[in-house]
Amino acid sequence: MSSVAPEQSSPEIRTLAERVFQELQDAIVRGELAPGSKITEPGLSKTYGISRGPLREAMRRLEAHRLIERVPHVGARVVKLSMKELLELFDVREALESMAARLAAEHMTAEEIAGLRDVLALHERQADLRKGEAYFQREGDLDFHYRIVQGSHNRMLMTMLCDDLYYLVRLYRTQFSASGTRPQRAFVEHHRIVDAIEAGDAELAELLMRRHVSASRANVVDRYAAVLDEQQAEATS
Amino acid sequence: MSSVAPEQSSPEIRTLAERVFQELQDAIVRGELAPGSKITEPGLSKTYGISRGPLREAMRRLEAHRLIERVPHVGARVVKLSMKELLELFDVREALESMAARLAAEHMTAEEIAGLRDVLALHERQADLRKGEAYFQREGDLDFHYRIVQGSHNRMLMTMLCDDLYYLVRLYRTQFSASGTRPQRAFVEHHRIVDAIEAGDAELAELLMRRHVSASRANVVDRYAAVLDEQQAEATS
DNA sequence: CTCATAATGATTGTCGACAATTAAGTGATG
DNA sequence: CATCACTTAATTGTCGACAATCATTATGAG
Repeated sequence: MSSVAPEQSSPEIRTLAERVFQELQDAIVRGELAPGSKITEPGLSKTYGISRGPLREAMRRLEAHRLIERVPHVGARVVKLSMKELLELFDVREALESMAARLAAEHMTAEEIAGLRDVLALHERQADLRKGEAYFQREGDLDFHYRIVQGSHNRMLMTMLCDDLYYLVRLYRTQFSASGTRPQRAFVEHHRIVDAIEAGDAELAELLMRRHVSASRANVVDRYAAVLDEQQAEATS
Repeated sequence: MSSVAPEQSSPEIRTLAERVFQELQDAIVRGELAPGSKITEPGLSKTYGISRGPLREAMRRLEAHRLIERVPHVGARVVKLSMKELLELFDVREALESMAARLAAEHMTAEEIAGLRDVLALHERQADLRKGEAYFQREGDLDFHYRIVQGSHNRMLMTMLCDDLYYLVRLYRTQFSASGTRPQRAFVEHHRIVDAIEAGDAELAELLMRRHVSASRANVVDRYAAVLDEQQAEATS
């Protein structure tokens, strides 16, 4: 029962639309449904063994969460994040998460801070084991951010980040196969953010989180540029 | 053809679900559907003359936009913003709109800035006419913010603010019957923000927008406290 | 008279079928 | 040979009906 991802365990999956929504959400985020691939209602209706009614409601929710794109009378496709949209996502994250860190520094309880420290300790162990390569920046990183957002005690912020944006972040990580990078630096940044929160220094926590997300964005840009250069070199040779 | 609110004129209302979604959205924001009132599917199905299928899809979209709250097997109610949720909304706006102002300072075109100045000029005339009482802080204010968000050239930010949060802002204004207040000061702040954007000073634009939203929030808190005092005085007398 | 329980009514969830629209495939024609 | 129009197939949009669940009321026991 580690503290990986939200999932909210199983609050209530009492409706078919809810169940298939979550399953589709997972399938998309995990890449089982290829980005850009067309989603056909009769097809999903068959595979999930449900009628088109609940399915369409689930798809409407997926559309609202930006995981699929629909065109009236044409159909729906799994989103395919472009670099431009990914950078947009980072800008939004920077704005919202820095605010979350600020509010967390003001409102987080002692228990929540202790839990946050536990997460960091867990990451530290995993970083030792796996040379800071794989796991850390994937789910573990989101777990860290997730808890800070929770600590903001702002429900609107929580739903926006945890229910919407973080799924897009996961989707990006599968689409760009961007496994964890710059783990050591990020790890240090995480520690400093928690320190600021624990000290109740809202402004510092906000600033550090802002830099943290911004650095993550810059890192993505660098890696992308490197990939582009590589491809160009191959094409030239 | 003034530049009041988005509405996007009528991009495509080719589907019933889309049409009833917009109508319901308007009805809720305008207060025609009382906050907290229960929404019954057969009822709306009758009034709008459509089947429950498209209606349910429209309701799912309204739920995603936080305009109604649904409980499985129970029903849906029009949201009733509490003071706590309103303040949460302001915090989110402060984060997103300050980011929007920053991006607008970096990416806004000359034409967009000119349009923004036109909006300010329009407000100035209206403020002269109506002693800065009514119209300014209502739709006009949102129009100003709307254009800045557009100027950010960040589609994700645009949909989040214009398609989601601004409807909640309108809803709040009808629910709390909070017609425009502190118009002169807000007007000056608007001007300074545009100046910063035109100068390409991203940091300043961000800071000013942040203060602007924050001041608006503080103003709401003050007014609310005043109303509470008033009510308490009445109860005591 | 109060509280717990059961029956009833209504509303939500789900399904299958029909109509409308779009995309693709086919053939004819310049 | 390319292009255009038409036919056709499939998918989406919409509808009405049935089943499951919940709120309310009525009823009976304590």
